[in-house]
Amino acid sequence: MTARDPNPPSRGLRRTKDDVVDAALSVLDRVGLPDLSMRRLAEDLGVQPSALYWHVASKQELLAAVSARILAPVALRPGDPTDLGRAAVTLGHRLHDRLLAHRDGAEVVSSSLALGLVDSPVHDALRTVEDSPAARVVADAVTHYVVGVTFHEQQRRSADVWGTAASEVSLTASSVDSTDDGGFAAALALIAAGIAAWQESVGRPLDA
Amino acid sequence: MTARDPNPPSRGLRRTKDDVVDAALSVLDRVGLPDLSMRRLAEDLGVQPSALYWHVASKQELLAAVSARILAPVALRPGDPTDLGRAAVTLGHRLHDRLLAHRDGAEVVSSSLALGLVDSPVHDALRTVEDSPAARVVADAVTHYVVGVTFHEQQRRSADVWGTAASEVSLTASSVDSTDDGGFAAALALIAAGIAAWQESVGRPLDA
DNA sequence: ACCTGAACACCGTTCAAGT
DNA sequence: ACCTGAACACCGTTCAAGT
Repeated sequence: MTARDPNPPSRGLRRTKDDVVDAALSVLDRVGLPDLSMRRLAEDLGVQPSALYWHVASKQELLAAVSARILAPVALRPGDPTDLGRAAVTLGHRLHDRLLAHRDGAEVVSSSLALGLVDSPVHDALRTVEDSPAARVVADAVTHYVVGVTFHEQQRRSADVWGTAASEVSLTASSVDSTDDGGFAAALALIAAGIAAWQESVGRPLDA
Repeated sequence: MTARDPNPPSRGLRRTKDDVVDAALSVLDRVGLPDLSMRRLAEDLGVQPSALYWHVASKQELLAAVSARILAPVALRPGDPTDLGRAAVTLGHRLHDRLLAHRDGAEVVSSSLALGLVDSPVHDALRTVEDSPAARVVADAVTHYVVGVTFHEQQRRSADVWGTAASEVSLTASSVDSTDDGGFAAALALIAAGIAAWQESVGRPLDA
């Protein structure tokens, strides 16, 4: 059901909640978060603004659904590393790519995450490799670092990069920005190094 | 009407930009970010909304000035650790404290930081202990982790306040969630451990 | 089940004009 | 230099009523 018809949902027909989320993501990519209003979205769907509130309880709930859609592909797949450190780094890069795949993606996800309306996919995925307090700490560190730095990154380049083509480029995103990413990869490596050092001294608190 | 703060800007007198920032911080603490509007702030200052735009170019610029005020005490002081790892942890805790010192502090700072309208005080302070690419990476990791986790923390806190408002138990809030901070200190320790491990292998990339 | 029409209670910002 | 008055172009959300 993720493979949706990218074409207009037929002017005169009824919409599903999924259609509304689709449209919201598409409006987001075209006009950005500051211009994504319920009224603009309704116009795009050929519907009155009030109609949206049949499908969704509030704008924030809608943005949470959009966030969930953005984050869905961030998971561990067969063949991925199975140790905590390298799994965390893999997920960090995957999260980064996904946030960059949509205009203002990091900002949308940041607030949904803070409001607790969506869960960190890094958290969920790392739990399957190791269900421990340490894994939760690592998941938090990776999630908040990646979301924070991507938010900052995305504001800086909001004007020029997002001129026209938007929603089709999820695959090229990682190669595009890998030129600028020395600091990003380094920070994930830093966290991975922390995990290794920590695991060598299990039980002893590293904070003095 | 409104009980005025320590320094009453005197009903009939002119205001300075500093007065406006003071008032904004005070309104923020009283009503929270969602209800901090230019109109609400103007009312508090006994002035028309349009008057604010003589002191400030936009609401975002004002929030950046508020952020700078919140972050001002986050710095290294005499007697603080002078090695990168322990200085970073010290600054992380100090940043955490400052964000928690004002209602919705993390959210205000998060967006000012992302918009590039204010600089991370961790970045500035760590530069004085070691001006290197590694120090910049560490500053970013600490800043984004602390801001992200505190944002999340602060939302949960206000949700809890709403939840327990009916039972009128107000004093327990701060003691309840200060017990929950093991993960926070642990994550800073993780980053510190990463720094130590990294420094033992300078030049060798830790990311594989 | 899904949507319209109309309203309510707001926003940030601009700008000529006042003092 | 600092502020008023009035407007402009918007918001999110609710709700009775229609189909």
